[in-house]
Amino acid sequence: MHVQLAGRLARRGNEPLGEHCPIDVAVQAVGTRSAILLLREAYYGATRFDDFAARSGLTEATTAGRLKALVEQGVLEKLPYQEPGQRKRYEYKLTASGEALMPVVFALAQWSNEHQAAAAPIKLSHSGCDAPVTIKAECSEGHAVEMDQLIVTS
Amino acid sequence: MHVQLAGRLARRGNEPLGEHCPIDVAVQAVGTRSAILLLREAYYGATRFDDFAARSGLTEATTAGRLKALVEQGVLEKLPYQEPGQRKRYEYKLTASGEALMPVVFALAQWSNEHQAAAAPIKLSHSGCDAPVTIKAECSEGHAVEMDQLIVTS
DNA sequence: CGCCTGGCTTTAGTACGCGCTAGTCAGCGA
DNA sequence: TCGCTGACTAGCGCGTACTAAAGCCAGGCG
Repeated sequence: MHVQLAGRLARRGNEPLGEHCPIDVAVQAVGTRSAILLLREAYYGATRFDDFAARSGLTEATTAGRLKALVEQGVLEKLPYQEPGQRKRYEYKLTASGEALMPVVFALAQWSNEHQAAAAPIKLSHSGCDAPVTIKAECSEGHAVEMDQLIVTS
Repeated sequence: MHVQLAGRLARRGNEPLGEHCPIDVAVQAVGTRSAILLLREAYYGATRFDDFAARSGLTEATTAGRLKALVEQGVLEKLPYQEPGQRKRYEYKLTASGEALMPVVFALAQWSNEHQAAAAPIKLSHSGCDAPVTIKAECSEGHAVEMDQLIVTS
């Protein structure tokens, strides 16, 4: 079972899609373990360098390099802040672009929960009604969309 | 803005989550460019080795190695088939586990569509009603769940 | 003045992803 | 029997991700 193709994608022969494919672009941008783990910690509430490094389990060198790259890509922003009686520090906060990656990260978690025995599952629920939460494809009419009902147009 | 934590996650100090975190497990399993591109082609309808290699733009060596790994992980299955008058061949088909990765892959596409200028957007729509499709978090009551309404329990 | 802490940078080294080229093997068709 | 095609496998080399350990720097505090 697969999706339905329309537009240029339907007429494609066997050529590769090239580097403008949005899936490829996204993988090249945030497709490293360090980027995903730092995003995880950002969603879990980290904002300071040391918290990111310690909680992600990455080394400080990797953390510094990846945080800088994520800031350059606009996924995080680096803002100065000052606690009273302390010197100036920086915090890393999610931008709209960074928040838009949430479905990616939690869809990965959801997949491991269900299909990877090695994972210790996490539970997602809605603070409004306590109902379980899933990441899924849905159309604007509110229908859940399975793979064979999805049309991809180039 | 971030999610709300409950259970062990809420009580955590600054320890790293370790290798049982489902997000980490998933990244280690399918977090390479070649795996994602091959999954893309599987969703787009590829089943034969040459199609995977040519359409993904990966070399045959990389394609062979990654397909084997995906089969070992249960994301794809390798099945013999025989066209009349042809010799026996193999095709690679998505398993339930592989189909469950669909939200991950299209959430990546959706993010690039909106936040990466270098991407040539693809459009997702529903074959039932033609309405546009998005990948998002939703609770079983049908409420769309934003980041600040999401509870993550370890 | 000198220590300590937060926030990095540097250096050195390992491992792996991926590309390129070449070689292999099975079986159909000529 | 020979070659061709589909489906790989093997070997080499580059670049990057990541680790570990050490060093650096600013500023508040003793």
